[in-house]
Amino acid sequence: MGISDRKEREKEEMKTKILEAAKKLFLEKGFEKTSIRNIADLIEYSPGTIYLYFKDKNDLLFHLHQVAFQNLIVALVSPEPAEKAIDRLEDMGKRYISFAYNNPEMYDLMFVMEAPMECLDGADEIWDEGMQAFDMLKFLVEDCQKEGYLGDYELEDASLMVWSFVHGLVTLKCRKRLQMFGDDELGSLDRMMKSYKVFVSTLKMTKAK
Amino acid sequence: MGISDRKEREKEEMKTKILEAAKKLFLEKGFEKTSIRNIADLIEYSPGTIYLYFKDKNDLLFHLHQVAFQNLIVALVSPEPAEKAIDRLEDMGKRYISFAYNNPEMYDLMFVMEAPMECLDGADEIWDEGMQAFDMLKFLVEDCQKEGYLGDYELEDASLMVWSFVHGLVTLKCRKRLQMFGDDELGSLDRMMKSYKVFVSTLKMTKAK
DNA sequence: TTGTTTTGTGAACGCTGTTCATTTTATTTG
DNA sequence: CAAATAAAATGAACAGCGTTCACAAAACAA
Repeated sequence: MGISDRKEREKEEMKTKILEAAKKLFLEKGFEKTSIRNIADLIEYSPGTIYLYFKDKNDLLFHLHQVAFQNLIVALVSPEPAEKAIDRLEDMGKRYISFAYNNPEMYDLMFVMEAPMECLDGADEIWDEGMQAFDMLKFLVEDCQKEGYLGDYELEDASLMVWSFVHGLVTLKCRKRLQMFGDDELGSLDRMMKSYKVFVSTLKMTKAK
Repeated sequence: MGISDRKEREKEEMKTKILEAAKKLFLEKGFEKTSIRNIADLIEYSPGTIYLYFKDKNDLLFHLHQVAFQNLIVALVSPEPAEKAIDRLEDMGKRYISFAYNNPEMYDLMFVMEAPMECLDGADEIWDEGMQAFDMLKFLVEDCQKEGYLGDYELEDASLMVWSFVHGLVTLKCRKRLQMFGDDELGSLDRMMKSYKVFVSTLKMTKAK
């Protein structure tokens, strides 16, 4: 049955067509300010059509969610990793912060927005990509521990500690709470990096002798 | 002129009446899902009336913002502070996490939501309360440094480092990203606390001899 | 070509934030 | 006290939203 194959393919093409338009508009105007009608206009279909391919507006976010994580994972790996694990960890943190800084809307979608989390039915696979990214951190933290850093805490707890810090830092930035300090754009980036330096230095002091 | 005094007072009463209704509904249903009409219904006024006292929906948030910070500041001070600064810092972090855990919507309003930040006109005073809370942290970090902890980094950088961590931790929780680990409610609280323990232990290892 | 299934449409529903001419209420003046 | 003025509250109206669904068009099967 070649025809049903083609139909399947066309359906998939339509889905990605919608998703691409949605992504474009979400990144341009933000999620809340992008309407289904805007998306429909962009791909030159009627609003109702979108509901033939996606359950609702949140479902669109949910599907973008997955590709965003794949992008993050790619962004996190270094082309020329350092020898020492602690240096690789430092590099990974910098990459994480850069990713969030350069893709704030995507970061928001992945780690801050509530909407995509409300699709609880497909709960099985939601976290696959997220876990993969977290595992990257875990392996690195494990290597750091082998090098004598970060004590002998449980791997997941120590990893969550690292993640929480970088997440907190970029979230304060993305959600404009660093404006409190009155820096300009470059200033607040500098502030982030200085705070990150403090964190890394602190980690490095955990080296057991 | 006693009459204009009363008028002033009545105006203020009306404002707080609206704000209390708004707070109640925001905490119950969330900001997005609370409409101006809902608020108007609750206080038994027409929707238009609210616009006589507040510029728009965001303006309501902005005013709630201020009282939320006052609540946080109260929640952060310990009735019986420990002797050593590092212990007081540990306690304050716990209090911060507890506040966010017990008042997630308020925490959201203060540190995560974008809407209240969009009132840029009154930019002078927005940060007053926020800065006051951050100053509390700064003083504590300063004391810790005097005790030999946390190196000799700039006060603000080291303080931001601490803040970023606790903020990141509670934000991951509030925005449901800790569900990734599949814990139940108590489990995720435990996870947070274990991660916090790792952080505090790490800080304590920074003690210079 | 006819009948059937799939795909797309767009009007309609009930909601939203916000505005504004109108009415009601309160205060001041004659 | 009554008339005139000022203040406060109203609620219909506007343009937009997410979502649904009876209907029309297109694609396929017989």
